[in-house]
Amino acid sequence: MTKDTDPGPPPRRLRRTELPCDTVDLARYLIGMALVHDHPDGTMTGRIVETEAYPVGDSSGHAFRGLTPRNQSLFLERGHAYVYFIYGCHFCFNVASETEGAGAGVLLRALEPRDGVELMRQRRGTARILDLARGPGRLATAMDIDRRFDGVDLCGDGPLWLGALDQRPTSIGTSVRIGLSRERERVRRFYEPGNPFVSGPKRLST
DNA sequence: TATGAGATTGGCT
DNA sequence: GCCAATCTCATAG
Repeated sequence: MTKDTDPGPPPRRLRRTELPCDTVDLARYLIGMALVHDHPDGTMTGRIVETEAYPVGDSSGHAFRGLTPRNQSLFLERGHAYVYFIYGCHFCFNVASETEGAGAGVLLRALEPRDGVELMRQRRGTARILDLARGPGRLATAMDIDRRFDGVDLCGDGPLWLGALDQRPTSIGTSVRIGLSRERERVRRFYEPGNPFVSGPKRLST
């Protein structure tokens, strides 16, 4: 049994009214916040260090062409989960970000593991803490998130929730989003500069 | 109805 | 660096 990193003070559940109503604002706001999974095997907590915004009208967003069975959770009120399956093998976790019916979200791309690190290790099958939740597919695997959680309220009293931590980022880096062909020039990726748990480029622009 | 690309990752050359 | 994994849905025919 390897000792977990010190998780610090426990996070406080975020209320929906605390979440910014704008998608880009929410993507920035979530940097430094916590994602918590009260799992039957034990609680897992990660500090959010990288996000991407997919606002209304963005042609690279899954909601752009209207509501489908797959993307309907993006049209829920801000603070609900949207989980989708990609490339036939990975899940990606998003937070719906606007008013009901709008269709927009924030993709969580990387976490700094804080609590339940051993559980994440077992689930991911790797010893490297740096690789546990660096990248959207890895994040979902580490936190045991799949379509079970599509549409759940992250601001309710369920097992998966968003929390506030004491440690706020001193600055927030920005860049273009990763892996897109449409709207590739948009600067809608946000991260904590210098944090080793961030995936991909860490200083394209700030 | 068929086909290809996609907000990715891990394993192999 | 390349490629397979194989779900969802937009686009083409």
